[in-house]
Amino acid sequence: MLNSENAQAQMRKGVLELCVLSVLKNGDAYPSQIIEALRETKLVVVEGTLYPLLTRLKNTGLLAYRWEESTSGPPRKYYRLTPEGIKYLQELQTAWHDLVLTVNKTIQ
Amino acid sequence: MLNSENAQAQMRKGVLELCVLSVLKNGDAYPSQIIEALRETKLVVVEGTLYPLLTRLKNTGLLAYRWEESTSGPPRKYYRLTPEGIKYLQELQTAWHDLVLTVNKTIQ
DNA sequence: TTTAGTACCTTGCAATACAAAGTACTAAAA
DNA sequence: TTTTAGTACTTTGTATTGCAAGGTACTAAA
Repeated sequence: MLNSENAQAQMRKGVLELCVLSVLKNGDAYPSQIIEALRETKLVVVEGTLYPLLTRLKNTGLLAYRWEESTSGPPRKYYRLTPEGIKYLQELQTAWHDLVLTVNKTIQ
Repeated sequence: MLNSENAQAQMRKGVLELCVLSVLKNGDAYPSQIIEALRETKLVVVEGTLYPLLTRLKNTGLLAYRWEESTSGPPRKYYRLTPEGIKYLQELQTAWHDLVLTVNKTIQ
């Protein structure tokens, strides 16, 4: 713990949902694609985190999905934002900006 | 879940440690004082969250405390940053700024 | 028919935020 | 002097959720 190697990992908790929904705002994507998109922005997510998260978001009506064939492997599950998901994403973005302001005020 | 009232609460997870240490950077404080200081910046923390967190930080050597008498109730446990805590706080601040950049890039 | 690549999914564990309830001290009111 | 209110520290039980690890299954090429 004296070593804060995982500090960013700890703080990342709670913003994953926001980031996943944001990726989908740019177009439908299947899980491996989402992981790759987030990795490119330095936000590492692993399968064991993403799959349960996507299932939760689907079960609450924020996401939907369709299956699509692939010529290079098993079928892919393309997720998309529902209208509720879009609305929720906007709220998350607001909450994120508020949090940044609050934390920055606290830490000076 | 469609209602994102608790969105900020969710995202706040993981930054509490940073904020608590930041409050102590401005001077020793006892738990109730820390809660009040964070409430002023709109970051609500409850006792059941703060006390275990302070104990964790003390057990890893980032915080220390002393007891001090009070004329208006039970004695107060004043926490202070240790040298290791100061160093760790700096690392957390860096991690926080990195996270903000990363998330803002992801959400555009 | 085996191997490599891609992709989805589940299980078990650990961390931790929180509600709620409990303990205990001081001071003032009844 | 007993009760009540205010302050403050602490613990317990629950729910969430991030992750490592392992598993299933499809395609295509060796």
